[in-house]
Amino acid sequence: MNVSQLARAAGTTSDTVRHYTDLALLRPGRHPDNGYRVYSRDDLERLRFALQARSLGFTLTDIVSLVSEAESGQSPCQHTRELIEQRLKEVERQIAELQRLSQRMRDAMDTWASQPDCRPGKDNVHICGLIEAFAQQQEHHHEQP
Amino acid sequence: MNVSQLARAAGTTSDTVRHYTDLALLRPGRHPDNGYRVYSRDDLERLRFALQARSLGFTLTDIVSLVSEAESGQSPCQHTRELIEQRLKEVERQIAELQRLSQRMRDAMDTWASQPDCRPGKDNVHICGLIEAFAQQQEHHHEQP
DNA sequence: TCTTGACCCATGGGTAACCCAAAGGTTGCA
DNA sequence: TGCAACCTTTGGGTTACCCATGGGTCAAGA
Repeated sequence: MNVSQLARAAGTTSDTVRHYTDLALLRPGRHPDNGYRVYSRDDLERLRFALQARSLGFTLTDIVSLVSEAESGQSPCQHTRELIEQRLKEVERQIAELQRLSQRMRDAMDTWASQPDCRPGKDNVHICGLIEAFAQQQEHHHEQP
Repeated sequence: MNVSQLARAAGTTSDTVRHYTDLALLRPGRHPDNGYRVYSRDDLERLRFALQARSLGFTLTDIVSLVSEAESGQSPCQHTRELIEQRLKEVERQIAELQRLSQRMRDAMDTWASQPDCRPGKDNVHICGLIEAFAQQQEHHHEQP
């Protein structure tokens, strides 16, 4: 199988196949005539596994390490359980951060809805009065000991 | 002012200052003796603005374009209003995606809690039985026309 | 036989917003 | 002068791919 055949068989793109090959997750031979990558059935299985693991939030680094554990004869399952716990915490932290950001953005939009556009250079404004005034106001808002 | 003095004055890092300089958001001269970057008060104002805008979810590309509008004499405010609306939509899409992912991760962890570790190569499992079985089960779950 | 079109391939560079390492310069104090 | 503490520069790395470029392959049609 060459790159695009493997990609189609696993439902992904040729670029992804080549990327995973660079990470040594897939290890094709090379066709002697034209230098094309040539993949095996084992590569297809590893590729399918990698895509499944990605859809569960594992990083490619995680996946490489799980695969090499399995190939060295150990069961990767304990490591899998630890890793998903870590990754879940990270995802939840990201969600919280994005929710704070989106709230801040909505607050700004609400404030700006009733404000006129600025004239930079005038109005004692340097670049964009909306942004500068909102950020200033936030600072004052947090000045309460 | 050199790099670290500017960074301290704005409450950020020297690396950030250099990065913004690469984007031409800051335009230092060079000290004739040693080639160090030398910043002006205008640079400090642009840096402060950039950090405020970043904290509202604007990208550096957005910020570069807002700054150059203001410098060409136009008011960037209308553009600011349009951009924050776009960025908010993107943030909300990201949140939704991460929430789907975190739900999927929790589902997997729940399922795995009562399952034993696998022995790769045996059990008709290729790499990690937990991941492979969960992904398979999901596929079947979606087979309902 | 030649050409056209529709594929396919490999490699190298780019993405966002920085962070870090290496190698060297500067300053203050003893 | 010697040393530490601090500063600077550039270039490469991060994540998981995407895209552009330049070229190869193959079957059908003129």
